[in-house]
Amino acid sequence: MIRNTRQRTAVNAVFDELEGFHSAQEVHARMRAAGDSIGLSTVYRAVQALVDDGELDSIRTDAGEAIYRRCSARHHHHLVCRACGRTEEVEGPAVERWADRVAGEHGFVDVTHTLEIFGTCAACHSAGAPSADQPG
Amino acid sequence: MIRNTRQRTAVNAVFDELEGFHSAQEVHARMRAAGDSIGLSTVYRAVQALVDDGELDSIRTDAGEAIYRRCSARHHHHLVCRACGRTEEVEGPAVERWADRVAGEHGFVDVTHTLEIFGTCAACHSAGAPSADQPG
DNA sequence: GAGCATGTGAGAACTGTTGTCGACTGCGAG
DNA sequence: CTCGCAGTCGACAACAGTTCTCACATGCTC
Repeated sequence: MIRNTRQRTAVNAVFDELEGFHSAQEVHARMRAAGDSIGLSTVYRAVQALVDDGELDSIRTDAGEAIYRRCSARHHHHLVCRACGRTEEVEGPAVERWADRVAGEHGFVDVTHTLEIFGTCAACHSAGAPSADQPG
Repeated sequence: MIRNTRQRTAVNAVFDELEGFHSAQEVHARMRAAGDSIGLSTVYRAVQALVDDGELDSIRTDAGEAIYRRCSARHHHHLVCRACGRTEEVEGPAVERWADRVAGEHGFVDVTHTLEIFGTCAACHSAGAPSADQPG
């Protein structure tokens, strides 16, 4: 049975206030800073439960860290600023169709896909950080 | 200066024999098993150097492990069977354009993207493993 | 309220990866 | 070929993120 504990509720609530992606560690730190007593293990467990429930979306950063976000139910992708971490949701029905079609052509079924776009947002770009050119 | 060492050559050679994605640890284990004396750090360094050179492509598994594959130079994406791990390279110029356009519309510059398609390949599907449907 | 399965949390353990540093060696110069 | 040296190696430690452990606490059912 799944219980409705204070901690679980609290973690859920954190994502109501937060926009963009945040790591479990960050959520933990934030809660502790806010005076909420909670263990790191519990945050991990809560977050994973929420992902299982479909309440959160998770992706992995390039550094291998898992980050989470409350997501709207419909399928979409993310446009992430690699400087400030700002996230925008984007939709691309054409991409969905393309992915399904390509997978189908190769005989694949049960198809899902992940698509994340990384870039430097206008604010960060004009803030003057010239980034190395990214190949490919 | 970049030197042409036995180890570096050996790591490179491993990817000639291997298809699909493989982790640094796996490459290391494989080389040791084959009687090749090489350190794990060296494998990591070699693999990263190869990625920098554009000789290998790297993505991250859901478990956060980095896996590598010899890739053709041009930009493409992967269609991965989640049952047997078989990988196909696919290209989608339209997707590239879409990603660039969407990013541009949001004021992002210096745009890169990652796109992986996961599914069950025909062979694995007919082998009868009915998988749970994956919500978007 | 009683009973108990489930959740909690501090810390240890584990995993993949990167850093350290003395020894080694490929490669160009002579 | 030998020399010199800077890039490289590799065993190991360090690190970060995540998961496991286990005694204790607590939500839920009756």
